[in-house]
Amino acid sequence: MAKKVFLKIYQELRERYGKPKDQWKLWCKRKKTEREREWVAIEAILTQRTNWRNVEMAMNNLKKNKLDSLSKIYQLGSKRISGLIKPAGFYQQKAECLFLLAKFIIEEHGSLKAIKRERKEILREKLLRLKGIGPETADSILLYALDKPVFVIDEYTKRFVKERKIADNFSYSYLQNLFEKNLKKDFKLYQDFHALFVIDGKRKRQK
DNA sequence: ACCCAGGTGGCCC
DNA sequence: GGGCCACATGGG
Repeated sequence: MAKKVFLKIYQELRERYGKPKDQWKLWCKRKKTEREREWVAIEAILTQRTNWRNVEMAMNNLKKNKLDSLSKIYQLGSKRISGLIKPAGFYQQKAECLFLLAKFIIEEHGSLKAIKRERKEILREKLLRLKGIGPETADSILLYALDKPVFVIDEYTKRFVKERKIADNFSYSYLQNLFEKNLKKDFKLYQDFHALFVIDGKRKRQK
């Protein structure tokens, strides 16, 4: 599979949909504030196997109660946030996961800003050790909250790869490696590309 | 009353 | 390495 093919797919989706909009405006924003990076990390957990509408309801509950920061979540613990994030589903395990992430970041590094200096390979391994964070969530945090050039693989990406017969192996690590090998290591490209896969997949589903 | 949504972990073989 | 299941809510 030639490298050109991958860039071509990006350009095709980019032409069809333009710059990622709506929910992706924040995730694909170029220069995020510290607060916005924390929101993205929190949303990355809330969105697991859940409709975005439900994520927004849960996130708004956190914001209204001023519990939309890692330091607050760390301070107050999972029990105080689980009720607020109910709309996102799987709320007990997600509350625990949010607390574990906040605890990890604050105890080991102090802040998201500090963690950004770590190498992505080390960071990924540490994130994967947290209960509730698997490959897709870890990579979403690395790519969208920390601007690390890590390609995120999700259901929509797999479906796209199957439909277009881009590969015959659909395991996470194989596909991630395939995209990273055939694209420039550019977090901005990876952010928009993955967003467009989701936008494209959702549009197809509506029909 | 179904079916689905940016997954993950535990258990089994 | 993969197959199956629990985890939970809101919208079509």
